Amino acid sequence: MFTADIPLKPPFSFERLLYRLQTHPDAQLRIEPEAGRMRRALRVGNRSHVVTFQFAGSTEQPLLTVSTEQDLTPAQQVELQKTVSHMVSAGVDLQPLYAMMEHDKHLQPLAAYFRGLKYLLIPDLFQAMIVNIIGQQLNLTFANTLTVRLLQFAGDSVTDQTGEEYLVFPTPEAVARLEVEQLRPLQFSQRKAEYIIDFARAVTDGRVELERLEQMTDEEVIEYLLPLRGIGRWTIECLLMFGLGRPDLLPVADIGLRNGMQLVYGLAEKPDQPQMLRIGESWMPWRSYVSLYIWEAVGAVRRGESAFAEMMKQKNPK
DNA sequence: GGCCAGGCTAGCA
DNA sequence: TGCTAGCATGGC
Repeated sequence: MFTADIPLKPPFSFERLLYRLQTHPDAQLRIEPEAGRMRRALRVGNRSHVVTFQFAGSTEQPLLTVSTEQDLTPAQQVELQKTVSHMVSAGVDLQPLYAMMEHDKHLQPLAAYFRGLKYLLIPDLFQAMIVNIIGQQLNLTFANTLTVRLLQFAGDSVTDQTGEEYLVFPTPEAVARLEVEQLRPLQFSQRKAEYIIDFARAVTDGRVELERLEQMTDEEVIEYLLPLRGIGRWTIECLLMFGLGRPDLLPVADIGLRNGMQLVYGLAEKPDQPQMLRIGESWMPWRSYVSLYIWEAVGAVRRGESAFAEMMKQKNPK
């Protein structure tokens, strides 16, 4: 058994994170909202452990404790704490973001309503990339279905002491061994299957070194990965946002963000890419986070959250 | 039934 | 260099 407190820079809202996870289901995550808890298998050292994230306190005074059933070596303890801190964006200080959003009347209601929402990052860059490739041009529900099928088909699992099974994302080696014909029955398109397997092979044969990405700037990462077939700018921007936690990406090709900007800024028509870049200029250096809040605004409207609709109406009377 | 999904490639001017 | 049809299938 290992337990540690993870320092969180407030504000941090576990409640807002849960709302987001409702519309972005993660087959690897088991969430117990009432208990303020979630569990997931994480690779520590060379094996996967079931890790418990226990949240407590409040948005302004958040507490997070992580624990594992098994003992960990001191080196593994450090590794786990680092991974978890990164995953929950623990060190990100949102105050400058809110100070900036305060100057934009269209963003004010978002800052108020989603206060404390941060990214829950995907700790494994290989997984982050595969998930983004799967998500290209598909609705989120179906994209998640495909991800679950890949997990079950090629992935692994670990079982905790209570007998609960936790899915582990397949390694690059496991995906590299697959053939396109094996993914087609899972309802992957021919191309998507090719892209995914090709990327896994690029990782296993060393053409792509994911460990190097951490040290690169956003633009360097984009230049590095763009030549790979099936991987466009949007996919890499999402890798930077959801995998590496970079704070200043604006994926202008993203249809959801496009719809969201129209909604939040009350535009008569969907903005084109130059217009999106223009509006997004004032969000720097927080464009990833404003994008997140705009995606969530779309989600809140879709879920019919009347409190959010009211807040939007008050701030932006027609 | 038709249009849209948190895109990308290949092929053609 | 720039444009766009085609992809592949679910969701609403």
